[in-house]
Order: sequence, then C-alpha cells, then structure tokens
Amino acid sequence: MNLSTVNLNLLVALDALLAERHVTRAAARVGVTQSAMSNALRQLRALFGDPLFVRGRRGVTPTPRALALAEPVRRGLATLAEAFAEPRFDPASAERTVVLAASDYVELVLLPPLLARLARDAPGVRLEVRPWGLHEVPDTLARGEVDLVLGYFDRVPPRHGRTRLFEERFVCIARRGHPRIRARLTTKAWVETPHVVVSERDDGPTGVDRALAARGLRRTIGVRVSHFLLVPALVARTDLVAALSRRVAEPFAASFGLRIYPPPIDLPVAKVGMVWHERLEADPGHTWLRGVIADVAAGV
DNA sequence: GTCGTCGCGTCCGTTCGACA
DNA sequence: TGTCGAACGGACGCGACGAC
Repeated sequence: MNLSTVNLNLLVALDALLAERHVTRAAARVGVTQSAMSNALRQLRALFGDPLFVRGRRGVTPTPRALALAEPVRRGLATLAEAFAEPRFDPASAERTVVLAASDYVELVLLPPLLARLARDAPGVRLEVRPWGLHEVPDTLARGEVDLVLGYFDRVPPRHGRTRLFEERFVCIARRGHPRIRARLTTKAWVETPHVVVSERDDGPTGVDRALAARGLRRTIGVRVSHFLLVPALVARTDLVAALSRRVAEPFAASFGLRIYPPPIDLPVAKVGMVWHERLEADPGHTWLRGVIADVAAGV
C-alpha cells in the first residue's frame, strides 16, 4: 500500500469506531458529524477491502479484520501523538554534551560552581569548553558547532539571544616589594609603570584605555597576552602591573605574593553575559542549562 | 491577483435494517 | 408499527492549488 495516497485521518476515525462501536458516538469523539464519520467508514472499507463493521443491535460490530487492525492502529497513533507532543527535558536522566566557548577568566569563575551543580542535578550532561575571547561572538555559534558563548559582548549579531549574568569590577595588582609601588597606588605610578594587558585583538583600546583617555592619560603597555590566568604569574615575576578582574586577582594574590590596590581612577564595570543562537531559543535542554548558568552566576 | 478545479466537510433529507 | 441508528445523496461553503 502506498501511504502517500492514504488519508491518515481515516486511522483516527477507525480508532474512534473501534473504541465506541457506534458511528454517531465515534463522530462526536473525533469532532465530526455522523455523516462525515459514515463517509470515513466507507473509505476505510474501500481501502481495506473489508466491511470492517456490521450493524448490530445498538451500533456496529467490528469484523475480525477490524479487530486485527485495532492494536497496530492504536500503537501508530500513540507514536504520532508522542512525536507531536511538547518536548520535555529531564535533567536527571538527560544524556547530552554541551559545547561552550569562553575565556579562561569565565572558566575560572563559572565552571567550578556550574560543574558542581551539573553533577548534582544532571549527571549525564557533559560540558566541552572551547577557548574563546571575551568580546566577540564566534561564527561557530551560528554554524551550530558551539551551543553557548560566555563573555563581555560589545555587539551581538542578529538572530541571537543574550542574557546578562554578572558584573565584574577591576582592581590593580603589583608584586610585593615593587620598587615604585608601595602601600598606595598613585595615578602617576600606575600610568607610568608598564602594564600586562589581556586582549584577544591588538587593534583597539580596552575599556581601561578608554577610561584613561577620557582623563587625557595613556598607560604604558609592557606586554599583551591572551590569557587572564597568566597575568598573576607575570606580575609576580616582573615589575609589570595590571588591571585585572577582581574575581581573578583575589584567589591568586596570596600564593603569588601580589598586592591588590583599588584603581586610582574610576574604571568601567564589565558586564558578563551569555549569547546563543535563535535556533536554540526554545530547546528545552538549552533553556534549562541557561537557567542553571544564570542561577550559578547570581551566586558567584 | 484572479479564476477554475478539486477535495473535504457540513447540513439536511431520505432510505433501510434491526428490534422492542 | 414506531424508534433508533447507519448509510447515502445533493447542495453548499471553504481552503488549497495550479494556470493564467
């Protein structure tokens, strides 16, 4: 039988007739008139080459052929109903790998509490983190190679969703025993001492540079690196200084022998967020994970 | 965008068979 | 014989679709 020539609504009618064994009640069950149900039965009879139902005392009685069709039709309709049902996501039983793109800074801040939460609530959900800078949304997100990007985003492409996660303040760091910087950090000493700068691109000023420029100041850049976690080690072994995210500076200060200073000028507050492609907007698993990340971020 | 065709469903009326 | 329920046919409306 070529299914493309069959009106599959007839199976719904057949299922109702098998359940009700009464044409009028079967019609009411499906939501059509008795006449339409009678017409459906006529088509079913032609399709299967069998009367399927014969008149009985009160209603109709199924033939052996109709009874044989009952279970396969019921199973088929149940499968279709399941396919059309609203998709659900059960974190406790889900098996899924989620690909994130994030800088080492975001990994340091978010991954430990996020992994602890996943281990507790969704042990089958695994994370794969790809290194990525802080400021730009990678093309891999639109291509489906990455599920979620975390960072500070200047611009988000169209057809992408975004959520703000937390704010980050900068502090200044220098090694203990630095020849120019003692108990207090002055603007003059900070600007004149060479800096470690974290930047994935070398063609533009950072937020710190723009804040300095607004005051007519310009700092000396000693070295540009691409990893935040490298900064404490470089500052500890050289006379370089840095403006660094507070959440990175504080955990490393004691072990690297660093001093943390409040910035001598007001620095902008960085807003860390997550970005995803619109095709994942309604995905139940992705929606759940975004909620978990937002919840974890609220506690960092 | 308009028009004709086709399929499908509704509405209404009629016929037929089973049964109390 | 009256009632109930299935089957059938005709008129009509509606939406999809192709041709122009």
